[in-house]
Amino acid sequence: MEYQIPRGTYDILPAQSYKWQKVISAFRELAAAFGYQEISTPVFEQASLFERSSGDSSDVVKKEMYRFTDRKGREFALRPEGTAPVVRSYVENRLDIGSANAKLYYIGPMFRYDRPQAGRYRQFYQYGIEFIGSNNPYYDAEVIAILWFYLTGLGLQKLRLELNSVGCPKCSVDYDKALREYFKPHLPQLCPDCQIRFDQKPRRLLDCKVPSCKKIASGAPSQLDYLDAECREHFAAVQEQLSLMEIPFVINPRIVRGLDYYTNTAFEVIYEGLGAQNSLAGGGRYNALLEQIGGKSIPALGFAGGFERLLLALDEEKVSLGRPPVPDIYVITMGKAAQQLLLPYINRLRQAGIYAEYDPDKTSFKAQLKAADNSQARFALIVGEDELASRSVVLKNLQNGQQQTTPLEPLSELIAILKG
RNA sequence: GUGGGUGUAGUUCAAUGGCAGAGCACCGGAUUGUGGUUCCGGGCGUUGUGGGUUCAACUCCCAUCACCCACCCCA
Repeated sequence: MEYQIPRGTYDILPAQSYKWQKVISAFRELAAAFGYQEISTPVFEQASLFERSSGDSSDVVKKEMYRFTDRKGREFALRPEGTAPVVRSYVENRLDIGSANAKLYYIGPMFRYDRPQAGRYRQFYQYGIEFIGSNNPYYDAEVIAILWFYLTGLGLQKLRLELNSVGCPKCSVDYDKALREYFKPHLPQLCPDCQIRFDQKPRRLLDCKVPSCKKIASGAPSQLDYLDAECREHFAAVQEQLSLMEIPFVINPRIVRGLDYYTNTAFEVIYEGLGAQNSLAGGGRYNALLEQIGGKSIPALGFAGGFERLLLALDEEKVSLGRPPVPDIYVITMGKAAQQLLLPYINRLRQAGIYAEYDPDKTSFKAQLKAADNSQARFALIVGEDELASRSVVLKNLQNGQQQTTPLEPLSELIAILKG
């Protein structure tokens, strides 16, 4: 084979595309019901947008970003995530003018140079929500509700919503200090990765998977004990709102968000049974991000989820996403005259929204009927010499074999039968 | 980026150094006006790719590409 798809990418083939259409339209409909509107941004942005927002020590920025220089030497990057571009657009297009909250959603491809694995690709599709404009804990719950109702609404059962608060920048300074104090005596026993984490991002020490580190981390102080009064109150209020909305959650003080811009509420939806990549979606509040990238200080939050993993989970749980479309009718003609007579009618049926399949390459009656059967069409529409003479068609129900003869004109009668 | 595994027909899999096969799917036929069942017929596929060893390679060796699994990272 001369050409091959790039590593870590995939084609969505026709046999799969109806599933994608289904999960995408379900997301659009739910978001719309909550009053969220779609925003689309370019797949590439100035590289520094991501460096400044995600944090230049994050792996996403350090080693997973597709960077390139354009012909004039500008530094760009294929977007590795969706929040920073949306916030950039919000600030740039002055959506902050007036007092209205921005309720936004997006759907599109993201790019990260990772080693491909089940549920992990270099180009992957995310759906996401961004809410900008209020620090009211109601909105934390609302955003989480959209995610929760989306996933449960599709039919997933084995979901777990995990909730945490990572505090504001002020309390996380205290917490980082406490963590360092706790880990310092154990430093020599920690794995090499954790040694680096100790300096750069002590919080990451909490979710190391090396058993010895895990053991040490199990006694570490909890973030929740280091929240200041305001953050503690906000976290409690979010929980209350979620309970009022009847959304089940568990508190997991070990949730660490990978990107630097998160503050306060952090959450993740875990699906057991996907192997290592078991996080279906994650998000949180990012009250400091807008100011960080040059806007006014406006509180905001959001989440993002990956469609690939979602589809894997739906598959694993054997949730049906409907079927690929099947024809309403399969047209069978015998002889050239019948074919010529029928051609305009076929298209008139199609214009009326009826899915009519027709294959001029199949000539024998038997082959056509067999193809009609294989297509799973509801009806075969048959026109031969007899029907030609009487300007009628035979409509054969392919499930029960019953046939009826119907005149071609007026076509509305035929359409009524097919739609009914 | 690190470690391990796997690549054979559309697909699922056989063939342990000696002629590349089977099930399913697909196509055709069994009276050119009735499908599904049945019967008959239909397979040269660069054995992922490129080298090497050998009289002989799907099989052994090296490289490379891709996928899978775990680490890592994250959605």
